[in-house]
Amino acid sequence: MKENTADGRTVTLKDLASELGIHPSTVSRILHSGSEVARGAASVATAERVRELARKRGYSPNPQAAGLRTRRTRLMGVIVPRLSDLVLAIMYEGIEEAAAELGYSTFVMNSRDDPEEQRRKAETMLARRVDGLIIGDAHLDGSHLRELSARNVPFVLMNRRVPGYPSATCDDVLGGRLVADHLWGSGHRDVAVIAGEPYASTAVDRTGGFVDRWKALGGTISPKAVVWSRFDTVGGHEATETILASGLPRPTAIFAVNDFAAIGAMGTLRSHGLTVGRDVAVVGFNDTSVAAELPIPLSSVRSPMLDIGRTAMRLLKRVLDGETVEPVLLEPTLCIRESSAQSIPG
Amino acid sequence: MKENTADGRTVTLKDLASELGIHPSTVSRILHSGSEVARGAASVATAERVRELARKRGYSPNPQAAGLRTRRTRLMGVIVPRLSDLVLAIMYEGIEEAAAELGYSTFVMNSRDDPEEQRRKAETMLARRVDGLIIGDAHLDGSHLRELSARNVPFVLMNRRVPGYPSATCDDVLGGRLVADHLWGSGHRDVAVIAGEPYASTAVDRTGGFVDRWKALGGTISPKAVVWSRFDTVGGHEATETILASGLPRPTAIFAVNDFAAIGAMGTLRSHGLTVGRDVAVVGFNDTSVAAELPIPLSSVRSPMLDIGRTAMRLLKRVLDGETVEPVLLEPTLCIRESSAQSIPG
DNA sequence: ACCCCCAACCCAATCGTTTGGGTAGCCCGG
DNA sequence: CCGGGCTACCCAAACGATTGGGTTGGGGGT
Repeated sequence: MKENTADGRTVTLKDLASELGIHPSTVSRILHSGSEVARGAASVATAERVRELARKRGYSPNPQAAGLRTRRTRLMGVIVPRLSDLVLAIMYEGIEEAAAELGYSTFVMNSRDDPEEQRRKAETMLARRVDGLIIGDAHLDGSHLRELSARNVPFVLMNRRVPGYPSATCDDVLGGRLVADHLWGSGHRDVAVIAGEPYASTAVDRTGGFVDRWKALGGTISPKAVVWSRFDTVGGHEATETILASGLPRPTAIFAVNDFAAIGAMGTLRSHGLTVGRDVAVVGFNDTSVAAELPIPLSSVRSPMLDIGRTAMRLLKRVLDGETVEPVLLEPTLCIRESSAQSIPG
Repeated sequence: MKENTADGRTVTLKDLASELGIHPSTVSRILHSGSEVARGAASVATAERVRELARKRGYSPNPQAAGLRTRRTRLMGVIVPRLSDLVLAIMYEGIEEAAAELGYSTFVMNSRDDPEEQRRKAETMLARRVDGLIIGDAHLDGSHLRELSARNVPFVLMNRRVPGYPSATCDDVLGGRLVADHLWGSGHRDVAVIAGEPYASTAVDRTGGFVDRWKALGGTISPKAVVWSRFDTVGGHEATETILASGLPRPTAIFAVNDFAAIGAMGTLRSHGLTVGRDVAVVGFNDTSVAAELPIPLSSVRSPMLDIGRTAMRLLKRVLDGETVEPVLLEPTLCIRESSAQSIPG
């Protein structure tokens, strides 16, 4: 409840102070300092009178003024490829939750995964004097990150990691492994991977985890069966067409590193007259809410998206507090559904 | 590029001024005023020297300081039920785009459609001294909006409208009508509606537009065939079960006011052994990107989500400029796909 | 020669908080 | 009785930008 004084302005510390006949600095210490300082600043009785009046007048501190003085804004900037990507939207919900707990507010901006835009958006946020950045669209080459480091901008990565920088991500390598175990255990021997964008660690790690485990299990997989693609349904479409046209024996299972690519794949398979789950198994990644709701429910690696967001925010807070923080990997689990439930008769 | 002075602080107006031997106020007028004022403040030569040095030093104005003085932050608050709702995420992209053009930055917060949270989030944003609010989660009863009006908080509604307040929405009544025309024209006579949440204008208008047109066309529709529900897949599920268990003759078509509810409906129909598009037509709303990609592509009313976001932002700007603005309705179009393409033989 | 005006600046207060330093009075111990 | 140490405050200078008013010095008009 932001209230106004008689003349329509919002209530300030000075208003409270003069009404009580004490100095603004005393009011400030009472209202905005840790209990130790506040204790030393005024008597218990005065403190109570101040708090009471602040409540009554609906005092709300002016963050511009405080920020100007302290050079901190309690604002965090969040940059994501696009919020209309469900995965990032959910991570952002986690960020918002953790930010609220820590007394921060957050800005989000979409970079559409374009390096130019990434820079531009980061600059806009820094111009707004955010205390730190959560970067959800890091590219593996990391040139932008090097610049930010060099300028001492506090940041953490989210969702995608880049070696050498603090990050909160899903253990994507493990996720890929889980899928390899599952498909191998179900008797599949000819598989293909819709691998995603090669600049994203999510794509590289999931694919790498899968392929390495597959080989460790004794399987083989042709390089031509690993198709890099966009993360959306159209990318899944195109990649699946490529796979089917590759000249390799038709795979009995496809692992897509992203649910939307998986959905695209399912569409293409269907239009080729193949039944998902019977002719070809499909496994996605992230277990977004549609996965379970598809006419043929999609197997998917469930990644703890909310938790990744929360963790990213908390990590950033620790970075701001001057700690050196290590990358955090959160554990995924595999949800097996109709799209990959059948075993291949051995 | 925010640069630093030798001692590590960021560059200020005063730094520029003293380096050039002129007064900070002159620098301010040159860099941040309209050309008329700037013209009067300094010679063309000086102005050029100032701009040049600002560029060289990487001067970036401190928004806290400016905001403190001017009592404007060039920040807008955006409140949505949840950003993980694709529809709102896309509208937000529109907002962000328009905001950037107008020189504003935006905060988003999720209210989960909970009145308590709505108030809390609005207060948080006002405490941050946003210049205005874009409210994407308005409830038809509008008690919160009345409070905000009473406190002279500038705001506009987005996606959902409430009579008496400025808003940018899809013409949902028209959207409902389009579906009625389409289904009637395809020969359907027994229809049901998955109507959404009764507190949201989107639900009420789409349902109302459909039902009114249906009756105008000579059709009948039992009140029991209009089922209010949540907006997500689970809501669609449940509503469809209700419809099938209602005792009415099984509908040959179902209109869901939201794509996700429609997807839920498709799942339920399928598990009842019915084929969508042949036994039962289904039409959704919003034409989210999955609609076209489903195994049975979903007919849907395409609403101009990006444009709604952009429009909301521009409307809010006009409100801030003191104009009185009228609600804006943006026109939807119907995309007919396999889920409702077959006509009923007459 | 006088006045006025304009171009090109300068001045200083102000926005609301924070924070490193006072200081006045009181109590208590030696 | 004096000094020291509390307690409970006050003071004033920042932070960086904005803005309504000056103030010069020179040129132009008459």
